[in-house]
Amino acid sequence: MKISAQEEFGLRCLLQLARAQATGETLTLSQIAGREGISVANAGKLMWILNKAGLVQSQRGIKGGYHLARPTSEIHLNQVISVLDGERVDSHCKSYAGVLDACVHTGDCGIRPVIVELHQIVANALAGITLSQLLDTEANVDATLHQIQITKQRTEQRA
Amino acid sequence: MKISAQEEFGLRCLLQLARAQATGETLTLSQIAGREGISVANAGKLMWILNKAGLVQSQRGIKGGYHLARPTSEIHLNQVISVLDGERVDSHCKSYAGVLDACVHTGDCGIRPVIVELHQIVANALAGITLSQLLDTEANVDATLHQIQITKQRTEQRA
DNA sequence: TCTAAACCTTACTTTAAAGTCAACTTTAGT
DNA sequence: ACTAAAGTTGACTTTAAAGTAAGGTTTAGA
Repeated sequence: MKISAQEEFGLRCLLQLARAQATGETLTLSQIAGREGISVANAGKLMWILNKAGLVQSQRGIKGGYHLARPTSEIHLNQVISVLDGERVDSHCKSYAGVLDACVHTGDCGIRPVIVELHQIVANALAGITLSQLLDTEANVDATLHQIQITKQRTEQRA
Repeated sequence: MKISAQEEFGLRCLLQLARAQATGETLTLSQIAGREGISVANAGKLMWILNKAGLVQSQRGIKGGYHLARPTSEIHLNQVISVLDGERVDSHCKSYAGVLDACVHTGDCGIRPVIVELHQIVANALAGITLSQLLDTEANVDATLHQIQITKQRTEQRA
């Protein structure tokens, strides 16, 4: 229940494109990779996943590059996160019959609905945040950090 | 951003103890492992982590076993989840200076507050659920599955 | 006080995810 | 058409998480 490296870098790449989009420019793989400090190969893999999911669009050839497929206000975090960890195997089902449908969709084991519900809660929380909101957050780091401290204290009191 | 195998089985073990607690009994490692279909060694490791975190208490010796340290209504999911994946390394910081404090607490890189905020959102969502609520869910599987379908549709519309 | 049941702990093995590399395909410009 | 820049794809290597095993420590009861 943590954000993986792949999820984080994918999100970072999207934010790069979002900033570029403001001035109407596209970014090449080398530009994206260079700014994030990751290899071009790794950035290419991430962008391929995001492209396949319809979040970004690419232009091949000598004047090519990547740009967002939609405005930042229409990209919700649950889409980004679910795409980026979509390849991972479901841990619970692996230890059971091995057939995903056998327990996710029929609920034939007692705990499965609980796990599904937890994932649903997280997805709903993430669905409430858009890329444009994140950009605002980033532009106002100090205020956000302060807000996080308050939220943290509340959570600890609650706990 | 998924529940790992360790998190899931740890949660399952707690639910076992919660059910046992209703009748006042404690469970041995073999009982827990047997009911969950995992090895005694693995169950022992999980219970050791939960014990260290103060979520369960153990009694050694020939009449020993495990029981919950608190009532089910006082155990919130964010505690359980954070303890069970607490050992994992933070992916982002690994790729930077390598010192955790350098970016989590000072916010000296632009994206870090965003990631911290995402984790906080998830933690808050999980903090709103207790073990006793999960037990209710489990006891009413069909209704929950139906509810999940509705929530899912709403999320997709939103997306 | 001796023993067996049961928990505690560390080290090792296995397995899956993350990241890298290299060859291929496409496209804009000359 | 040719070429060089840029995206696409699949195979390979590395690394960290998950699971296993074995020995140690504690405790209740005979």
